[in-house]
Amino acid sequence: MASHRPVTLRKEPSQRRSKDLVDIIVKATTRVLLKEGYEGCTTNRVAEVAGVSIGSVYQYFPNKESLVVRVMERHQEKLFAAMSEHLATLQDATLEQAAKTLVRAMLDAHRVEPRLHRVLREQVPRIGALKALHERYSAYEPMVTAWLETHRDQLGPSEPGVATWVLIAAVDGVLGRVLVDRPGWLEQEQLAQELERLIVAYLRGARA
Amino acid sequence: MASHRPVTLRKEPSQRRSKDLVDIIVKATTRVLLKEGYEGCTTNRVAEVAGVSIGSVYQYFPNKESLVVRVMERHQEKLFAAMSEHLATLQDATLEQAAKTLVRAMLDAHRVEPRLHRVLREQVPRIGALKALHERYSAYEPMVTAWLETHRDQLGPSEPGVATWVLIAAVDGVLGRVLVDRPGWLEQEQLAQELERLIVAYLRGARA
DNA sequence: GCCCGACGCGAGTATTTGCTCACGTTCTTC
DNA sequence: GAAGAACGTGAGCAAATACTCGCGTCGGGC
Repeated sequence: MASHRPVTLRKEPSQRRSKDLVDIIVKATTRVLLKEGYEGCTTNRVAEVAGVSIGSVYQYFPNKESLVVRVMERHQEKLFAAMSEHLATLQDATLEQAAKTLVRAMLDAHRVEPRLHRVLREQVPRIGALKALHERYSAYEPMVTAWLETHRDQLGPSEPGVATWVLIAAVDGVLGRVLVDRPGWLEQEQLAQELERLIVAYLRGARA
Repeated sequence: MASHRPVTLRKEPSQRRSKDLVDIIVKATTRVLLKEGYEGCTTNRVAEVAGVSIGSVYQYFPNKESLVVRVMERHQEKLFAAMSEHLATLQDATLEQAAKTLVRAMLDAHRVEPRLHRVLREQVPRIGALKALHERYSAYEPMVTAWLETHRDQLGPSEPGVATWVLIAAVDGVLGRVLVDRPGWLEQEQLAQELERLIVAYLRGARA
């Protein structure tokens, strides 16, 4: 969804050996984040887990934050890939289909690497370079708003912009809680149905 | 909602002077959390902001975690107080009234100290003694489930247990995002209405 | 095969952290 | 008003942290 410009790197690895090294370091960072959380994700520990020298880490990564940025970028690329497939079919969908599509998209995104997703969203602080990354999580919002705008006639009283926002925040909130409290539900069909009903009901609108 | 048994304290302050001291320290912790976030909330900094010696902090608090526990306990007491007023009237309510009540309750809770609420929920790690505190945030769930169970006939196909869970997670998710991205909306009537519609529509049920 | 830049190393540094402890001050009790 | 308990202090410690730098190794172009 965005081109690969690794502003995170201090120096571009040119030889094969060093490209592998960078990859190993990023994967080690992921593993440490998973096992020790963000607090326990220290640069020395990452080097240790990666089986490389701390000096090698700083050869390519300017600071600790850039390690996590890299992990988030990679994860988000996978998320967007998983979601794009679904969302491509959104525009011509009926309300029921659209709800189904959106739910499948968001569910699939949360299924890519649930535990990593949880750590990244829960623990990684929204400061500095990481803040912008966090905001990119809902980069697909405009696609939903676009759909709502072209199907305005079928909808209740909410404005498309607000409705998109509420909808995504609600579904995302549920999925976030599922990730934390009921990880098993991610694979349950019932959850998907419940969310679809939530969306359809809300969008069709009800007097309140 | 729970009695005051300060297991967090290393020693109970008996004189007036020391009771005040403990209070000053807790308030300073709150201020530091607000201004510097959880990462910046160091024990030395708390002591400095409180205008007391670091030794005095450790006279009563066994460790850093216990400081934050105290802040969370105090905040949650305020939350529960704010919510209880509303939720007391829940049992005999109609669907529309119940939705309104629930939304008002959760909105009021988020309005108590929005910035602190955000820091506590976003940044405070769910580990050790803090984990249990995090889980207490939705201690009011059973009241909602109870209402759903006695009004089952008016509801759609969802089971009360699941519906409660989805509902609260959804509303809470929206409010969480509001806190982060649109803090101004907390005071907007439109947000409340949107949430009420979300609840009513979902509970009444829709074919999907 | 030789050379020079790219690569990889890890002991070491400066800083920060949570926390202790020996000592001085204030309160309470009789 | 004396004595002992409760209180308050802050220099300083051990451990951890992010990060550097000088030095040895590799690898590809000539």
